[in-house]
Amino acid sequence: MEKDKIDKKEHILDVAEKVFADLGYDGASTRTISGEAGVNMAMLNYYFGSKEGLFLAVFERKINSFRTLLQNINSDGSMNAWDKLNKCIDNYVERIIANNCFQKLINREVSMNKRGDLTDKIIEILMVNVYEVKRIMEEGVNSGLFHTDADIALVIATLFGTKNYIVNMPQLSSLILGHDIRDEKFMENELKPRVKTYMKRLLKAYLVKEHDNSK
Amino acid sequence: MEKDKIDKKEHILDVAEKVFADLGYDGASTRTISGEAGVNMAMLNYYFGSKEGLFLAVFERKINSFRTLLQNINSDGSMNAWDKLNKCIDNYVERIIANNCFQKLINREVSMNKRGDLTDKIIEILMVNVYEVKRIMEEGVNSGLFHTDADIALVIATLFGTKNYIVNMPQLSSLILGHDIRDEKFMENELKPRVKTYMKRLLKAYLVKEHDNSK
DNA sequence: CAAAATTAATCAAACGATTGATTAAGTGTA
DNA sequence: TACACTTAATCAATCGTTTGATTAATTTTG
Repeated sequence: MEKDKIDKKEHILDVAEKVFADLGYDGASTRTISGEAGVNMAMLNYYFGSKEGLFLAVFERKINSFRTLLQNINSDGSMNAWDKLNKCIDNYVERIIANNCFQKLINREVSMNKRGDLTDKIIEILMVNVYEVKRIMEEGVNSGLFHTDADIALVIATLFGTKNYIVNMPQLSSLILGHDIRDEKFMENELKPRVKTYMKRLLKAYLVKEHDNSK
Repeated sequence: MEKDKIDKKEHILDVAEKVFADLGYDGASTRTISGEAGVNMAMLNYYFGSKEGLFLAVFERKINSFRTLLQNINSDGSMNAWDKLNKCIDNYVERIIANNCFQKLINREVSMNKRGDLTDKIIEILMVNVYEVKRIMEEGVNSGLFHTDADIALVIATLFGTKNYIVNMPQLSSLILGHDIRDEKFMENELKPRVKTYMKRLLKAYLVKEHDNSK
């Protein structure tokens, strides 16, 4: 049936996304993926042509869901730069820290030196998000809300880098935080609000010109 | 001769470090490493027991040099917590941003979920360094220099995460910064001092209780 | 000191296991 | 029948590792 066919492909992509994220491109064998998905190994090649084709299918499926996230925030004229940045932080913590296995996948493949064609595609898509955040901060500087000598480029590195650190190194950040961050309950009730509060305070202390420094 | 023997092992470690960094643990085959190093394949097992042993040898060689550095800073009684943190930042920027291929290697392997024994060892060694930084910041809080409600765990995530972001995603951070960060000259003359200044201002604004907020 | 015995270092070859991919023989549906 | 789907079996290639033999260096022995 047509619907089952689509569901099966989607299921394979779901599993492949997780296995690729856990084991990396080289570490994830086609047998592991097909086994985990409960399908015959040859199905991967039948549907996606090759292992690389499967990887690209996993990647491209995610593209659209990430693209519109920030653009909605940025086009809202009723908020100033700081409020927009706050909303960015909230959205990133909520959506990306929670569903992290794809982010790990991306970061790992980008950090490789020798996979050119694939890396370029990923970079291009990541830059869309980066550029939206950059626009917000430039707006903050131009409107006089943020310090003019603020290093916007490095603030971006901090914003995404802090998030990546927590997401990409869960064992390490679990030790630092004193809890297993893969515990759904802890992440939802404690980690998420904690990261939101922290990021806002950190960026506010550095970026915003006049703010209450007592608390 | 004794000296040649040591030099050969060091040479293998040098080559292995680069190959691992470029291709990842799974991507780097023992044949590639031994071929690149100009030694027989069996020498890797002879010297290091296994591929994993070689990887750990590469890893520990790098991490030990930085551990002693951190401990020296930490045990220096003539500096307060903020000065120590400044020295940490300087050293991190100087030593880790410069020699970055190893950092990429580490982050890529740690972000994998399913390689228990190897990952655990890496985590264990990394935690030693993290703990030293944590000690410094706790000292800052206890001495009344830092805000008591500062989220130390997440500051660590920011410190290491910002650095990792720049190092691990050079294509992306190059676009953000407007220069190719792999350009040795730009990195030495502009990026390094810029990151140092930024990290100090960022952490000072967030951590230190009373500071000149005008500049 | 010199011959013998021991150890360390190095090599080509091959090991069994696993990789991604393909084949040919089916299955069920329309 | 014709078609999309699914399977087990199999492919050559590559993986990390081990082997047995050979050479170089060191130590022991007479």
